[in-house]
Amino acid sequence: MTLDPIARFRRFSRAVTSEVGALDHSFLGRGRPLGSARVLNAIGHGRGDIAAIRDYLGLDSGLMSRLLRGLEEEHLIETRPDAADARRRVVALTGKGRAEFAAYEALSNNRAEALLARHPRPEALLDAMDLVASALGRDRFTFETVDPRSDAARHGLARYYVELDRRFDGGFEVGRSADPDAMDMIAPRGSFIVVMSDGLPIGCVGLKGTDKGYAEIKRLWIAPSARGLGLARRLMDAAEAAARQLGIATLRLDTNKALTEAIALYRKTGWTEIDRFNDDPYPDFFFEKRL
Amino acid sequence: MTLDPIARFRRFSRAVTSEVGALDHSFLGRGRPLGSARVLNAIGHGRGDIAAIRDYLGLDSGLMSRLLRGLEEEHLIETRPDAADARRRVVALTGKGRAEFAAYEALSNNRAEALLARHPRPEALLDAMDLVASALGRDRFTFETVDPRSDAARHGLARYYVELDRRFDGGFEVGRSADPDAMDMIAPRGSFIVVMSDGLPIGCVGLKGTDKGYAEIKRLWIAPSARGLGLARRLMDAAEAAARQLGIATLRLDTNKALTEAIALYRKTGWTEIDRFNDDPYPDFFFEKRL
DNA sequence: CATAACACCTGACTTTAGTCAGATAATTTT
DNA sequence: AAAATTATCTGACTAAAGTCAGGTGTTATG
Repeated sequence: MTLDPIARFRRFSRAVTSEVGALDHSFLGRGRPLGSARVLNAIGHGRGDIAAIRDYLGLDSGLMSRLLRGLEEEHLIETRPDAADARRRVVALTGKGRAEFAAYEALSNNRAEALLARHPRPEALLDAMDLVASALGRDRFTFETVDPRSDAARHGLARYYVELDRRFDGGFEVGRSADPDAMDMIAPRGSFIVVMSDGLPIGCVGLKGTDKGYAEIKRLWIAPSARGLGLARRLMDAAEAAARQLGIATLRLDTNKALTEAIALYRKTGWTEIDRFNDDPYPDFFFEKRL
Repeated sequence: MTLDPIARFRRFSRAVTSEVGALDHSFLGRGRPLGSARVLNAIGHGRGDIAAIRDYLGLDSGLMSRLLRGLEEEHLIETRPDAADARRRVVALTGKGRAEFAAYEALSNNRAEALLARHPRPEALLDAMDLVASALGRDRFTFETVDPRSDAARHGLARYYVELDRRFDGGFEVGRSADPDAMDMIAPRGSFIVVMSDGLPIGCVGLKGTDKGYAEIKRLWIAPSARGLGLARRLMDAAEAAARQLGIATLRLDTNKALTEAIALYRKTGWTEIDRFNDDPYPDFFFEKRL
């Protein structure tokens, strides 16, 4: 009988292998070998640096060259030397190439759409997929400083507010709290950092500058699918590093009693509890850390 | 920004593609081309019919033949004509082949184990994987009549009891209920049917024969990862078909008020509510259906 | 019982993927 | 300014995968 964890894992593995295989096969339907199709798709997804594509697809430089020549002969791509370093070449899609790329995208998208559409609980399926993708891709998280008004940041914040509303006694309305001004979370006053996993923002934290001799940590959030991976701590480290670089010596934060994991993290990482320092209605705990 | 459902799906797809690719690559470490390794693994997993392997792996018959010859030359497999139809050949691992297969299995298992071990919530990860695997494999569910004492059946029943205990007011103890005798759920008195998805039992139902002029439907269960796919209904249909074949004309069942989806299903599929017909402490509703 | 259908095999290919040793030209280092 | 390093390309390979047209022996069918 095959019910132990490893058997379940491998059942999953078989299921996705055949799904992946089927997609590869459908890609061949456009009459181009898979290698060329993969290069075309890498270029279409914005990888313009030949070395980056080679690295991403794990190709030999000779093979890569030949695949590029093939795509060039089909008039799907154009290469030219890099302006900054003429040894390198950059590559971009032609109009014809963009059309071909769009056709490949449509194949992938249709597959995804069909599978989601026929599932009774697409949200649950997507949550499961996020969890698996974060688990498989955990070596590939990137920390990026972004504008708090960017899409990635807004996505994180929106999820964060939803979660607060769910967890706080009596819910949470962002309007009743002191919503930080975006300019306070952009250098040189502050910073806003997101963790990305292959294009999906799965966590964020804000460093909000004030004129009171300290900066505040705000909006620490990790997607449910990525919890327990130590990302919150790494985000906090990144925020502290940003603060040091901006010459900020003292950090403060406030938090609600419902956010127990966060409170435990603060206590473990050198924060000390202090008296209430604002009149925001939501927080129950107040912390300070000197850098 | 890439946050719509399709983008999330495709992020998942990329993550598992690179995982699958990495596993393929590790398979090459044993010095055998991937094609041969895949055939060897298919045989090791019990596929002894050449046509079945060819079909499963999508191989041309010529290519398949050559791969088999190669494995035969390595003394990993043995083929002989099928006793029933001498055109067909059946294939089996030799002792050396079993050792080699075990080595491949270890590669897969170690990979699975390592990934599960470093995850903070392996149970949540496995649940997510089950959900995804059921969604991807939904064309490949099989309904099998099994002995209620088999591993597959016992797995389903164990999960069923856990769920009842969670959902019933005051919990559920199997000992307090009239646990059906296994012989009553085996032909010719009754039947026990499981839904399998690629080796994993994800649902079950029992048809329990009695000496009172009717048979009872018992233990209808669907794994959380496979709900909403219409499997409960298909299981009930299968149970009814089994009853007809056994010459049973009347079916009864009892159920608890907490199992709302089941009750809705019974009402929708021709069952009529009747008076209590037993003194089991758990059920609140009683149904009958004439075939 | 002839013939069609079937399962598998063999030989003769082609295509794709991948490797490796230079060649070329640009950039960095000493 | 010479030497070393780097990024890409070309040519000459090999291995693997996949295709296709027969061929052999077996089984099903009219």
